[in-house]
Amino acid sequence: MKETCILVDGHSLMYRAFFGLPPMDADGVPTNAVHGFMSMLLKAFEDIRPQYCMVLFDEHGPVFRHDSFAAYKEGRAPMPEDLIPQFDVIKDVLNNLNLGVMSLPGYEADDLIGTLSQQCKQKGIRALILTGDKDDLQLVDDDVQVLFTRKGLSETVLFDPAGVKDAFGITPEQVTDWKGLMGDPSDNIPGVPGVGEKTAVKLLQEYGSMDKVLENAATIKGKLGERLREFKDQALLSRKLATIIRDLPVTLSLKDATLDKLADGIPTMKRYQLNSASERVRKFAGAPLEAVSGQASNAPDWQQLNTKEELLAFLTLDIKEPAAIFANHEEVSIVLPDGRRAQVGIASGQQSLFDTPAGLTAPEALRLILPKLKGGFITHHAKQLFHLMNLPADSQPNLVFDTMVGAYLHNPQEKNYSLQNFAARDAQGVMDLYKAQVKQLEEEGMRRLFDEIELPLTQVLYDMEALGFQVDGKVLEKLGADFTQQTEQLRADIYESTGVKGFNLNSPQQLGKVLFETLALPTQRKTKSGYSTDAEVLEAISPLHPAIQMILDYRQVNKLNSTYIDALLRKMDSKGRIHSTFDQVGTSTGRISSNEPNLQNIPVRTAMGRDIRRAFVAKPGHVLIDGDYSQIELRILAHMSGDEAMQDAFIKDQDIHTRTAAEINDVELADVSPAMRSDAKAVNFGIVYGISDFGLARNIGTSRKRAGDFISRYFERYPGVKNFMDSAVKLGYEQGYAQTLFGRRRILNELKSGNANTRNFGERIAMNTPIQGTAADIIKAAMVQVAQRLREGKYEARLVLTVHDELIIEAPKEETDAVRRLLGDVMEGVIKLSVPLKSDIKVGYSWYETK
DNA sequence: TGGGTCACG
DNA sequence: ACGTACGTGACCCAG
Repeated sequence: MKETCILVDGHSLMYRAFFGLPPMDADGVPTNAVHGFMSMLLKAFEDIRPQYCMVLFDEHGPVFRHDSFAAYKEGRAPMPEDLIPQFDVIKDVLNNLNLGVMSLPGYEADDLIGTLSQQCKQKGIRALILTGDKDDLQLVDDDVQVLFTRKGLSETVLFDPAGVKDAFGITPEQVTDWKGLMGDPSDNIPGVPGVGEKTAVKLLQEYGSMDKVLENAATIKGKLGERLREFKDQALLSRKLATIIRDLPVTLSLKDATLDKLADGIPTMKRYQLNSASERVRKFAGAPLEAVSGQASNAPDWQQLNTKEELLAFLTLDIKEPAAIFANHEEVSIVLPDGRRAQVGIASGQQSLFDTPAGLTAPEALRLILPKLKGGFITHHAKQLFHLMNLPADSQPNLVFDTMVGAYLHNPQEKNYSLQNFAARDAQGVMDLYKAQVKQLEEEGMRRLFDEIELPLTQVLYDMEALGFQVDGKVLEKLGADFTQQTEQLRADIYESTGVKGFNLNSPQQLGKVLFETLALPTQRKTKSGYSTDAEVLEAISPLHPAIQMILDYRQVNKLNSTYIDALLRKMDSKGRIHSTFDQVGTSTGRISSNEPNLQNIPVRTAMGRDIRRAFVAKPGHVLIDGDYSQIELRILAHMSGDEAMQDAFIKDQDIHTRTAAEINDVELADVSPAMRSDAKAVNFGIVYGISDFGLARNIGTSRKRAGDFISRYFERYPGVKNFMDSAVKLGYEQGYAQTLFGRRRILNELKSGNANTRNFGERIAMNTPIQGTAADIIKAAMVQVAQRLREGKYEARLVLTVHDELIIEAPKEETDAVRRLLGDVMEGVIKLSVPLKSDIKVGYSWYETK
């Protein structure tokens, strides 16, 4: 029995795999093609049981195989962005599996395959070409076969010479003639226009070869003959393009292509979370489970450092490039730029059987490590690391990359960005991700967004979290007592008024029964689980029963009490400050969110709720300085759309809603009534959200038709806006993502849905995201600049909160005037648009007073 | 855990 | 034909 060598067309298989699997990624680095590639490769291993395997890749370089190569290359569609970084990943995996990997500058994978298949033949070895490209069929003979992957990734067909004839009606020797005649658009081979697969086969069956066909072209009748005569040269060139080279200056080295040491690659595969594939490798290689727990063979082992001295010794060399850190309460690991790596023995801080002898705690270790890293450090979720080590606010550690934020920029819609999802939970995993993400951010045009905004923002957010917002607990308690008293009174009154005692007012289900069954009030809407009882429904029926208004009031007061008073009192630290967490990777649009507690939804719209803001204060001797962007989203719309009328409104500093009302009602500014302005305001909001007549009608309580009229008049008066919205949607379909002014992206999978609702939703996102996301870019840039200028100006004042279009600073009284100016200057000057940015700055002792 | 509701931009 | 404004987080109930 002959030995077998599998020759893999890496380029072709990666493409097949990429389009055959849905997107997947390892902390932001796409990996679907790697998964698919490994699955196809392992299927071949399991089916064929080869002795050798080499994987060949294209490598574009200065040596061109044909004079026309430049043109040829140019005409081909560019590689999908998400596929590019996966080539480095697959090569890393294959190298660690100890398989042969080869490429040659200026040549494509199939030229290497052509060459190596001939060398296999000479050595008496069967060559089996694994590919998804029909071109390779020209290489088939008695010793060379093609294992062709079908559409589905797991299906393959084996071609020998007879198989080629059966399937395509031609011999392997005729394949280049065949392709020369019919062309191949995917390879940018022109062929003869009008000659397709069927015609080409017929011609070759009749005349035997392309040369014979062309010789006899004069005798071929009709359009076909004409074309063959006219495009003779193009046919010959096409054949040349389709002909695989078989004599490149490379040598097959079988000993570097054996399958004997596959198991070495398992740790690497695990690092890329190729879990099922790594299990298949383990089984195929017959490796025991324990054998795979070690590290990849080409990386040095982890050094175990158990004492401060050992740690410092490890860190003594000059470290001038970024090092990777991974830390949690149980472990700290570090990879230096020279590749050396170490794990630090961590003590839990409490006496425990699991304590490493003489171990450091994680914060102790980190406080020793960070200052030594002169080239800065990279980590995954730096803000959490800073909290873990209790870093004081304003420390300015030398953070140079955060792989969690990198993953977020690549795709802001992941549910969770924890490292264990895809990459190894150690510093090596961080280092690997870092390298891949730097390239990727570059390719995706988000390098500046990352370097100049998101990365420095991480520090700003950490400082805000560490500093906290001063709260006056007495104010909260007093309000709480008041709210509780009102709640109890309302509850009693409601029981009395409805005649139903003791039902749970907080249960929409029980409340629905009382209102719509016991009291038989008219139902409005239904929800999945019963009657809808939301505020809109209750308002509609409030004239019908005196209990309804009381229920609305109860809901309001109870909400204030449970969500704001109680929760905030629980969150105060010993100094009365509240430390929210700002989530930098939580929203699809680029906004920051706030949680535990959420300080971005403190009430302001009702008088009762607004009182809560009296409890948000500046510490003694300080004031709050609150800057608020005025109409930032509509200003961004005016800029991005280039609409002249809307720009004119902002340049003249007109009230935009009044101007809009004047436009759509065709009246003078002075003649705009409050009702007209209010409707126009709703339309302006609707535009930003990706308007529909239905949504607008519901919001302003009018007919769908009238709402539709508003919208068409709006677009007549602001044609630039109409055009912008249309192109936002078009761009969404073409690119697959929406983009902000600063290059931030949001992937729009909704636009690929077969469901019209989902697609409409996607179109609204395509319209809204550039606007909302650009506003987020701008305020983030302002935050970074404010923080920097406060530090540089040696001010004591510090940012304490951001609420989407608002920044709040706590400042010593003496700094009030200077910081007030600074904040306004930065907010309005952080970027120059075609319309001015405007901010309103207010000063007060409490957040209430700044409104 | 998911849905309903409601606080904010 | 078919359901609808964009983006969040917290609380409570029901199962």
